[in-house]
Amino acid sequence: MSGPRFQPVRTVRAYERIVEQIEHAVESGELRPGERLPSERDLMVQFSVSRSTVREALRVLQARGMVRSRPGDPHGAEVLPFTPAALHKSMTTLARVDELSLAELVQFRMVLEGAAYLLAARLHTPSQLAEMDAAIARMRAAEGEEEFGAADVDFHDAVARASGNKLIQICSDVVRSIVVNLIADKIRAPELRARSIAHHEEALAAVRAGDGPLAARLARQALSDFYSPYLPEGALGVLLEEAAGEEAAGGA
Amino acid sequence: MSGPRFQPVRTVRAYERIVEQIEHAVESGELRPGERLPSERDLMVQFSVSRSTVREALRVLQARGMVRSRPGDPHGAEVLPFTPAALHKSMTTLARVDELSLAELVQFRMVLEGAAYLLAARLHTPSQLAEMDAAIARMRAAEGEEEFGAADVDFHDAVARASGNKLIQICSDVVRSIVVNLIADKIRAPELRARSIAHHEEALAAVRAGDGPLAARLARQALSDFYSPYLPEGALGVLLEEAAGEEAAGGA
DNA sequence: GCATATTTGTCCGTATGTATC
DNA sequence: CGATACATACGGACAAATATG
Repeated sequence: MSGPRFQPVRTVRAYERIVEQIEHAVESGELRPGERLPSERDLMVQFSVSRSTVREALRVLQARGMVRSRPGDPHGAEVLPFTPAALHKSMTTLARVDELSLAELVQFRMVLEGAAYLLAARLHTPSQLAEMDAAIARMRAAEGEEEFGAADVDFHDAVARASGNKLIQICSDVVRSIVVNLIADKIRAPELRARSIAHHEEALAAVRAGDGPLAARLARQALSDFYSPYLPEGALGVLLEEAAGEEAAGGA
Repeated sequence: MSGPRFQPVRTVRAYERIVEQIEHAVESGELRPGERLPSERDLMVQFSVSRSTVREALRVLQARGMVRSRPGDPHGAEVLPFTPAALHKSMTTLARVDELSLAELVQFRMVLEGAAYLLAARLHTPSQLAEMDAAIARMRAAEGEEEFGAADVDFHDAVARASGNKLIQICSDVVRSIVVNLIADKIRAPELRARSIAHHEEALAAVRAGDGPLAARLARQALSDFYSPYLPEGALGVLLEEAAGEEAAGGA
């Protein structure tokens, strides 16, 4: 029947093998963030390739956010700590190619923030609660739109961190910034601030009381209220109703 | 007080400007997937840079999965349709650097699949239900581990597509493959198949009945049952309990 | 503060294997 | 099959930028 399944022989480029080796060194912890790579000339000797090939490999690694090289730096390229920049980049292009509608992004935010609140209500530490308090205070005291937005971001980041799940935290941050960038001009109306602050206080109270489901419901509702003017009719309704449905099912 | 806030002047590399221009052309739809870029020699004329610079730019674009170039291709580099490959790559490195624990990944799967089921129960089409039926049938008829796994993936992908949210679909796929790769050896025990099939049938019945909350609960429970042997005690409990808490709160 | 050496960024020319017509 | 054009890879070169003594 099926004989020995051979692997297709892909002709692997020289620069790719360099990328693989350096990438592996970083992922295995052999190269730690902050450490330096050898200079390009050293690398071309170690890999026995030309400098062009070394440079193409470095450009790929740089595009992935793993290293950074500056002209004239005698220490060689620097190994960077992981940042979700690459994740952010690929999600942004995914959204830009118009593969993603604003409704889908907001819906995803509702899912992520709901989960974050659910977890944060149970796992939060006192210092994280203090951070949320401080963020709300800064929202209240904010003068410019920028200041208000920054405090808002800090609040949500504190909640995401309190969830104890770095993936939720990173994805929430990425999706939020994408959504905000997409409709940055239209929103941030000062007349919405009071309502926004009130919402954050309610949600925080629910977190403090350990009522994750309530906090999640408030978050979904707030997102729906805020973004529905910019979305087609009923784009978010399903998630709201179904979340409510979860409760009804439990009551039965 | 605060004078005019100037932008820090970053010396932008030549290859970066090329990347920006081509990237913009793709994102704006000026260059569509399947179309070809000019040859490297044409590009070095159009941008008035050297060949090396053009190549470094192409390597970056290739790393982002936007183009593909083959030696000898007279048509030039091909513009690729968007694939979540870049997303997959960055999430994988995020997990590999051990920034992410297996518990966090599984937890994230619980969140995503729960949301997918919630939406799919309301938005599914008849053809998508048929796909899920077919996938379960193939799971039942599967002989090898590989076949079973492929059918399993197809089922979950059908659910994710039925959610109508491409971001949920893509992220679910990415996180699932990462988790599976992390513990590929240990699992897939044949004795678990019957139970797995039974679970899928239950979840599909819930979807067909339009009971999203039930389907979501089943999915979370199945993930917890399946992965808890490989996780520290109580790593997933919070999410299960809190999801149950959503119901209790609704009953009150 | 300054001069120097090193490194990166960029350019040019060339050779080689390959895909298409 | 042959001719052509292409990508891959090599090596040498110069200017700008940077760190070091």
